[in-house]
Amino acid sequence: MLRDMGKKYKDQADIFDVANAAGVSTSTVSRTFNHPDLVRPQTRKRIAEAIKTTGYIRNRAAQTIHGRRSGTVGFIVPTIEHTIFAELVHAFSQTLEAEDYSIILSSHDYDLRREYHLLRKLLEHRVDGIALIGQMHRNETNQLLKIQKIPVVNIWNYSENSYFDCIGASNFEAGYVACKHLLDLGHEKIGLVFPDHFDNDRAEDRLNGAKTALAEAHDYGSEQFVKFSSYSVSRAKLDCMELLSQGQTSALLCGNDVIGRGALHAARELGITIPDEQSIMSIGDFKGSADFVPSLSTVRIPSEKIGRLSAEVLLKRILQPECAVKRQKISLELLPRQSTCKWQPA
Amino acid sequence: MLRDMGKKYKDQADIFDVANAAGVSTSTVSRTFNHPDLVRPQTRKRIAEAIKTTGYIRNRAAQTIHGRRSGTVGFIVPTIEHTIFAELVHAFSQTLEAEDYSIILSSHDYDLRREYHLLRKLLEHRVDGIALIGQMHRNETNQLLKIQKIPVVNIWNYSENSYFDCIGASNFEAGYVACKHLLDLGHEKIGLVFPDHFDNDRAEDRLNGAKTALAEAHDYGSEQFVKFSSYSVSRAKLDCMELLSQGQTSALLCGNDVIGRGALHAARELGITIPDEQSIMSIGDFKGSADFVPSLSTVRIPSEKIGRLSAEVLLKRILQPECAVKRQKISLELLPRQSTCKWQPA
DNA sequence: AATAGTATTGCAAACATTTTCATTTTTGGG
DNA sequence: CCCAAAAATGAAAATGTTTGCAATACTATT
Repeated sequence: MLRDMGKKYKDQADIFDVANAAGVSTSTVSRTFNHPDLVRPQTRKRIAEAIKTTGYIRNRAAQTIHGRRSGTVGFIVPTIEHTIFAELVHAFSQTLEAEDYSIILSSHDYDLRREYHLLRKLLEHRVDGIALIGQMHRNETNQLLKIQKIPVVNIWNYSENSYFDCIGASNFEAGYVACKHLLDLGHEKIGLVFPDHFDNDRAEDRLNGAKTALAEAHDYGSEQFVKFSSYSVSRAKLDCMELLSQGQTSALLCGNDVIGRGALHAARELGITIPDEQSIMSIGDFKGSADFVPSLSTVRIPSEKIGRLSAEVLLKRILQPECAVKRQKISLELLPRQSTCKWQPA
Repeated sequence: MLRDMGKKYKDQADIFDVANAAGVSTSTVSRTFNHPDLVRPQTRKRIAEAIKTTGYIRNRAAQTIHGRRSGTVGFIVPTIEHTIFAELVHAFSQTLEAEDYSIILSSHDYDLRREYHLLRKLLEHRVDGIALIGQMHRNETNQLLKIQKIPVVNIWNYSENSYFDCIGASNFEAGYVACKHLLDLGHEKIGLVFPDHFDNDRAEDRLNGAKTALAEAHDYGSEQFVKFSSYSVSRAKLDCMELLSQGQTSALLCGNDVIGRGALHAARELGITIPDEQSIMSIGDFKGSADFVPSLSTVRIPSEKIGRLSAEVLLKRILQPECAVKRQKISLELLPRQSTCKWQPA
């Protein structure tokens, strides 16, 4: 069937143009894309040429509207500015791009109200799946996700009774292990430097883990040494300098590697020798932390692995929405490096 | 008009459901979204309620198909894993998200063939605009962009005769200025450590700038001190250690701050005092470089500004495709910090 | 109260695809 | 060379919106 020619100048070739050029119907063109085995190889070739000459590019929107998958996945992270999620996002994207998905990435800057709005926008685009960081979300966010029955994966923070699929480590454990490491080395006065964000269950869990380890070791609370800092090396450095120069601690436990790096800089700035005068322990193991001199002791949270696995799980759920909830607890690795050592009181 | 009820169970409310619930036609519902002033406030309120009770979420795909904008913008970067583009992407996204756009982010890992394929996928999604890093792209990529007549902004590398809008700094100049700084300090034997990627005009320009400065200063070429490294602190550290331990140089010029940091680590590892024994100069000024001790001397390329401006320019072009090509050369800032100093031969 | 004008709403076509079902073409065995 | 079965193709309906145009409902004059 020839297409109605009474229309205005068209800039974008559509499936009709291809069909005309190849001398077939639109059905056949569509089929070459979606069920190539149902089309004679000869015809397929003619169509392929027609596609070339017309410069046709499929319209995902039209497919989506018909009920097909959109081929997009939404990923909402707290931030892309700092190193924290870079490796994770990278691994996640690579895995999904290999399957021809596109990622709509948005960040809410640790504001869970914005997270809700970003989610709504993603749903408007009819993404095939959603990836979120952490287990802590607003009620309306969770409501919306449940009602929509859209594939969701909760990344980063493991929880054994999560409603959605969930791939992550135990941040409580991470905090515990990191702190235990310092305690095992004989440190007693440990300064805790943690991010000050409220909408952040990861940091909270880590801090609780650390406090638990402390409580197990000593009777007295160690609240007096907790300092809140932020996701910026500069701020962290300043905050650590303040804490270090008070001289009350023999070790610093940092909520993440950004803060850990700030602490290393701070010590250097103050002329404090690491680890002899002060140990510095961190959580995360971002790329590059091992290269500092002294290298940063930390608890490794394998973000690439988490990113890859999350993508795979999300993919599976997209293809098979009804299967049982998948949860995977990714194990941590204590990495004692040069920035920590036994505490020997002078 | 009531909708045909003979249909299967629907999971997603559509505009018909809203229209039914509010007792109006779909046109009116659509209009409350797109031209609210054409709808009686009273009706608008009824519709708003209907939207709530039905849990309706607009379908962007259907809008897109009709000819409306998709509300998405494609951003193709070489990498998101390393710090290089994090600040840029962040600023770009924030600016566009504020205007209710969603960003489809993809990375090609310095493989321009992949860039082409990613671009095609973005076009399938009918993004309203495209942002690309650098001026160097495959022919087919440029062809496709021109034919599609889609708004494009070229980010990062300024070029005075770019075909598309273009916001960036001169990387040649950056290399020149950085190298000149070392020369002005009296350094003669300068080791150049640059990324080894081929598909990367930014790095190439920087290296050429540096070489030009060298050529102006001395007759002899300084090729013998060029070392190629990569976008990873670890690799860069090792490469710099190799170069430094040869002891032929009095200063290192690093192609970017990632390498610069690697160099600082390398020197520390080898017990080489910075800047007394060796100066280290870099290009980029990523967040955190100023916090190192000694702080990293570098040439600032204001990535946040570039990201914001690019987004704004792209936005303008989306709204007004026919306006003249916009180009803006972002100026650099030489930031001499602690890692460089005058060279005094022993 | 009638009228003109304006504000509001509805109808139906259009957008670019996919898919079901029907029809046509091809194939292979007698 | 014919016929049944299988393979390939096409026609048309369906997807969820937006919008031009037509119809209807108000409002403010006289």
